[in-house]
Amino acid sequence: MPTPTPPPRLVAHLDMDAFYASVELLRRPELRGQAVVVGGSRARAAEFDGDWPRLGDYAGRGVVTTATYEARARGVHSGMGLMKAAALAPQAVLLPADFEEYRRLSRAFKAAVAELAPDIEDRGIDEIYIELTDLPRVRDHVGHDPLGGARALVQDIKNNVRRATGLSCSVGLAPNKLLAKVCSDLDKPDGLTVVMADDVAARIWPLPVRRINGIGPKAGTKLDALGVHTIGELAACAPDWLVTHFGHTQGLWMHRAAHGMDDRPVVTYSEPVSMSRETTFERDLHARHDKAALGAIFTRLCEQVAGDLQRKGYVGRTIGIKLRFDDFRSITRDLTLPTPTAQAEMIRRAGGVCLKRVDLTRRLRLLGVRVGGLSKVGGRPAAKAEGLAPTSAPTTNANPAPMPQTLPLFPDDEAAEA
DNA sequence: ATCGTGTTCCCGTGCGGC
DNA sequence: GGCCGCCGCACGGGAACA
Repeated sequence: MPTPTPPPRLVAHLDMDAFYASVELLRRPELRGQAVVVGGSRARAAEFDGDWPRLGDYAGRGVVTTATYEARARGVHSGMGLMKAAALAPQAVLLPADFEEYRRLSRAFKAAVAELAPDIEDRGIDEIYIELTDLPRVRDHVGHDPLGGARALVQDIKNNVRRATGLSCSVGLAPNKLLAKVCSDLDKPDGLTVVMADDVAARIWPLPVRRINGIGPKAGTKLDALGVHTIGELAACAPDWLVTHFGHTQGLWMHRAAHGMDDRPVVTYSEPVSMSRETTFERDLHARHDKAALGAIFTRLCEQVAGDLQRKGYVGRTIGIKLRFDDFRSITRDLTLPTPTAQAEMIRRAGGVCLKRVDLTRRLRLLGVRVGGLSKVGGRPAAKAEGLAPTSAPTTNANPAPMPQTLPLFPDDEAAEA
C-alpha cells in the first residue's frame, strides 16, 4: 500500500509591476505608452512649461527608482545612475518620487490581498509573500486538488488587487518562498506562474544563478569565475566544494537553494531592529572646510531619526553613523549607550563621539545616522538583547526644544566654536 | 558627475566572564 | 597563575534586497 503523498505547501510571491511608475501613470494616463522614469528624490519637480520634464534635461545625483517597460526597452533599469540613464533615453519623462502616494497604494493592494488570504509577509512597499497552504479554498478544494484551488485563489487575488488599485501584479505560486520569488519574475507584467517540485529542473535550472534571491553581485561574480553560471550548474556542484569556496552556511544554503529547497516560514509580524536616515550631498563636502554645512546636516538627520523613533514609539541604545567618501568607500561607527533614547540631542552627541573615531581627510559624499537596539517605549526590548533589558526608564522627548543648528561636529570642540 | 535610501542579516574580531 | 574552551556581547564591515 503506497503511502499517500502529503499535500504540498503552497506559497505565493506577489510583485507589483513597475510599481512607482505604474502609480504615476494612474494619475497621468496621458503618459501611458511612453518611456517614463521615476527617480531623483530631491528632483527639481521641474518648472515645466506645458511639456513634461525630460530625463535628458536632468543634472545631478540620483538613481532610477523605477522605469516603465518602454524605458526598460531602451536599457534603463532600476538602480542605474540618472546621468547614465539620460544618455540612454534622453526623451524619457522623468518624474520625482512621491512616496506618500506609493505607500497609500501599497496599503491598498495589501488590504485587497488580505481579504482573500490573510497570512501575508511584508517585503517592502511593492511585494509580499502569501501563505496559502491551510486556506479552506486550497486545503478543501473539490477533487482534493490543492494546487488547482490555489491557482484559482491567486487569480482572484490578482483581480482583487486590480479592482482596488487599478494596478497589475505578477505572482509566482510554488511550494516555498524561494521558488515563488523566482517564478513571480518569469512572466511580467501581469503574470501568474506556477512552479512545483517536478518543474524545477526544466524551469529553474536554466536560469542564471543571480536569479536566486540571496545571490547578489559578489556571489554571482565569484560563481561565474568558478565556471558556475546557471542554477542547474550550481545544483550539480558538490556541497563540500561550495563550502570550501563560500563557507559552511552559505555553501550549504546555495546547494539547497539550487535544488529548490527552502523551508522558511511566511513571517506575518516582526519588530523593527533599527531606524536610520541618510543623505547624499549635492556636492562632496569636507569635514573642515564645510564644517558648518556638515554639522547642520548631521543635526537634521538626528532630528529626523528622533522624530521617526518618537512617532513610532521606540527608543534605541545603539547609535551609529555612516560615512561615504568621495571614492565611494563607506564606513560605519557605532556606540552603545547605557540608556536607550529617542532624543535628537542624545543621538547627536553619541554620533559626534562616533565621528571622532574617523579619519576625515577625504571629502564626504554621504552622511547617515542610525539607531539600533530598539525597544518599545514602556515595553520590552525588541528582539535580541534579551538578558539585559534597559534598567532605567527610557528617555523619550515628546516636545523637543529646537536644537541649535550649529552643534559642534566634535562635542569636545565647544571652545573652538565662534 | 553614474552609482539613493532604508533595512536586515551574517561574519570576524576582540574582550571579559566563567 | 596560565591556559583553554566556550559564551555572549559590542563593534565594524560586507552583502543583499526593495
